[in-house]
Amino acid sequence: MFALIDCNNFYASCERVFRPELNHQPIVVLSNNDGCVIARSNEAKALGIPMGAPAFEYQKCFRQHQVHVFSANFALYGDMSRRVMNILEEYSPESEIYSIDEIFLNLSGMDAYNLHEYGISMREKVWKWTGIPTSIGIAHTKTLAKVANRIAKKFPDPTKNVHLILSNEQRIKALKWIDIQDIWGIGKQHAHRLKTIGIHKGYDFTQLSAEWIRKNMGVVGLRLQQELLGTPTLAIEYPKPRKNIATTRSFETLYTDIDAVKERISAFAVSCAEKLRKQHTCCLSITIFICTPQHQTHLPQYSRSIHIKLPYPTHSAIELSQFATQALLKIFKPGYAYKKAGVIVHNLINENQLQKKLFENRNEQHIPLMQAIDKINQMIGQQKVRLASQDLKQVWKMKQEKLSPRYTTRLEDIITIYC
DNA sequence: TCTGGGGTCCTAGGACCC
DNA sequence: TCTGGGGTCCTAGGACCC
Repeated sequence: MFALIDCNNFYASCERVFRPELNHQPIVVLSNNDGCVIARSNEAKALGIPMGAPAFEYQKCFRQHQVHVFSANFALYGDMSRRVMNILEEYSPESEIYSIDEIFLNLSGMDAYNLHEYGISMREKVWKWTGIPTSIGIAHTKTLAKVANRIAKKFPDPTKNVHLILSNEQRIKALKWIDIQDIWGIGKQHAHRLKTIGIHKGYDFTQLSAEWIRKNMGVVGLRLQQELLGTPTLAIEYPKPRKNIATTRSFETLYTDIDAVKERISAFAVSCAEKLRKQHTCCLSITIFICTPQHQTHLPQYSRSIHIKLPYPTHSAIELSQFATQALLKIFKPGYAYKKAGVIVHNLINENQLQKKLFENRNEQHIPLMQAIDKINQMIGQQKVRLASQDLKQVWKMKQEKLSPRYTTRLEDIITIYC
């Protein structure tokens, strides 16, 4: 038995916790650079603002309906998420944090409990302790728990935001209700293909032949069908070290100068190196990419990436920055206006598993140096110690015009209460 | 004239998720 | 003027092995 607890409109709800006057008001949260809408309160959804809407196209709508607009405040959302998850993990010996706002709990063996009541108590505690509203789905498989969660969110009234799919009748009723594209694991492509052969609801999908699914959707599709039929094929998963780590950003303006792009690539490589050290891994290869703005079709378009194998595994910011900027020289073409770039590291291995001879070419002094840098930056603030190839004058700045305070992670931003 | 039958590893691309 | 930033897994095909 699985429960899926999902925070309602998570980013918007986080902003609301510290601004209760915004309850029942439309709220949207924008992506980095204030580019597009990545979260909406129910009121904003009701205004017809779609997910991913470009902010500039909706300025008029925002003004007209007095929508409260926020720049993404990931420091706040990450910390609020940690608080919510800490509470929910107490409700089961086995859990899986699936995303920043979702957690699966294994409820096997808890049949003695009234699971509906159990879910309501979780919801109430999270609400009371953090101010974040949640919805809860409970069923025999993770995919059905996802379906149940959707029902809980859609029909808060009878369900009290907690819905269970236990009997076969409940399962069939739920699957006859849910649209095929809303099922976890069915994306745009598969939904389109399924609709062309007359499959519109979750239930229709469970009636398809295994041969058809295997042929058109692979083993993933077969597993999904089993899940919807009530046979679990997905278990609770434990956190594993990442297999790839990326740092990519859009620029606030267009860059034509190679030095400006070089500085960004260097900074992204430093960021990847930091993330590598945090999970105690080194990378063996690196990809960098640059591209011009895809939406501005009147500009000359150019987009390229390059993948290089490193001569030895590393998590040194100095080395990764050098490899990344060397790679940039191979793909950078003058005469284009660049909008976005990124660094991705792959083939990650544990830092303790390095073979001795692999160290031959690398500078061993980087290891204590990086440790010292990490320590200083942790003590006195991120990015206080940087490479000379990074933006020392701090020219680069992300567009974040509507950033809320970091209420829970910065002493200066803690709210003041007058009594 | 006629040329087997297994494997593994790597990569790019496609699908999906939040 | 202006459109985010992360991840995962699977598959097919090519290169290589004996």
